[in-house]
Amino acid sequence: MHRPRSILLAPQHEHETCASCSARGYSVCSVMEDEDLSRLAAAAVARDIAKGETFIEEGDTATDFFNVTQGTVKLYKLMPDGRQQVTGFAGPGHFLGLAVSSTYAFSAEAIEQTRVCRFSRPKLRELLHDFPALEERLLQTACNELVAAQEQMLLLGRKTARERVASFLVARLESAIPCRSPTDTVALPMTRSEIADYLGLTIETVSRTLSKFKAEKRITTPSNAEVVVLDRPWLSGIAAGLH
Amino acid sequence: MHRPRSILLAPQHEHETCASCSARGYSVCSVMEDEDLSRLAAAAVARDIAKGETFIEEGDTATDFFNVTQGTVKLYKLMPDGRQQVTGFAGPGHFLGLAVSSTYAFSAEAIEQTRVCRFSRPKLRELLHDFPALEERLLQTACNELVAAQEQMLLLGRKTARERVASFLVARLESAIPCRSPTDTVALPMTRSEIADYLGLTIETVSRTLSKFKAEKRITTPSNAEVVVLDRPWLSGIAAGLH
DNA sequence: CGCACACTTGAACCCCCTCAACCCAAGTGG
DNA sequence: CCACTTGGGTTGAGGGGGTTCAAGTGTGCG
Repeated sequence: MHRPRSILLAPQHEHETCASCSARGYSVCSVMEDEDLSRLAAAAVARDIAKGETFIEEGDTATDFFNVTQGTVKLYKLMPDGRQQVTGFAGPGHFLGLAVSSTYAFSAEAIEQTRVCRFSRPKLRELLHDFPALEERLLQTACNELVAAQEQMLLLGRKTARERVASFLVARLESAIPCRSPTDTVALPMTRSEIADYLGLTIETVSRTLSKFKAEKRITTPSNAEVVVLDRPWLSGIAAGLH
Repeated sequence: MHRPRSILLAPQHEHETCASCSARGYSVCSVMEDEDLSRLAAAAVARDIAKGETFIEEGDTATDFFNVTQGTVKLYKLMPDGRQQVTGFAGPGHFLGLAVSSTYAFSAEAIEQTRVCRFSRPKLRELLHDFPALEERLLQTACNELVAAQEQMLLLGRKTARERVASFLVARLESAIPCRSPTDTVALPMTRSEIADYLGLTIETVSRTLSKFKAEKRITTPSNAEVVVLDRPWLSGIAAGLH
């Protein structure tokens, strides 16, 4: 009954039950009773997405909703001349497509090998109707994202480069799924360019700021994709604007 | 049965029925059937708020939800050193307090004489349970705000001062409640300082940019609180980033 | 009339961006 | 095995858009 865990490269047609989904627990699905999970599973279609692939394009008609179960996705908006604003990174459990409008308001690209659950709009509407708890949970999710968006507006509108990078690191520490013990290691699956586009800065400024923190012995960088926070309270202070 | 329309200075205890509410129609209340409005009215408490009064304080325990029926409210976040980011302006029909958390994530201040409907959290929860349509509408609202927030992130993270001010004017044109015919006049109930805090700029930059637009004959300013857009397509172009 | 407050305008400065060179690790292919 | 390429990251020098500081201009209201 149990299939191997190495499903990163599993073919798309392979069916994975919702009950054994690794993202269940910290996703909207958590409100569903076990006996109703089959309904959920029937409505969902698993899909693997290769690193670099854009599976939601801003402006396209919104036909589906997605739930990330593995990997990381960047959500972004583009300007005609190529300027890019990353509005968020979505990891396992994150629900995508929370727009009522008929077209997507943002694009989504997998920044590493990713697996998502796809729901068609009519199917999801049906589910929401049958399971009010699911709708309630979705409202909660939307509210939480709204709060995060407001925090990001403060960052983009009023914080210095130092404060932005510090905020980013601290937020990543806090949002890390507590696998086991609380850690001080931040995983950075995204490139410097994507971090910059998220923080409203340039690659160079992000790099320089991280170097500065490193020189000040507040962090270390074992690899480009990892940062170890040595002085978390100090970083939090910087993030909040207390020089 | 009909009371005079000049309720701006009406005492707080005066009861106004939901059926005659001027904000009904473009608020969440619009999904309620007429016969259920009494339930809504029973749960709501009208309250007048003076210009300059802060009636939601970030960090306070979130006891109530609000629905603006008249006037304008600015929503904002503060940093310890006084830096301020306005996350939005809420006019009639706008629902406030869409956070599930136990504390408010932002502050709210009336920037002109304002009237709101107040709902206690338990009362609203009760209503949401009894009227699924209300919950659905609230989810829609939250999604719309999320889309707006993403647009604002693009503005704050990637747009120039010119583009920000242009975006602001265009957005205000589009969001204007279509009283009668489409107009090219933008009402600005907020100060330059509040506009600046909304756009992530300073008072001076906002003022200079508006002066520039005026010198270029794209707008006129009959008063400090009014802007007439002379060349809307051009402004839209600037807002989108097409120099 | 005159104070207060919001707004405008000018000049100097600075933080971050731009441009450019360089580093480094991971392929790739002869 | 090594030369070459490619993509991401770092570091330096210079410039510019927006801020800061400061003074001046309305304008509503007692």
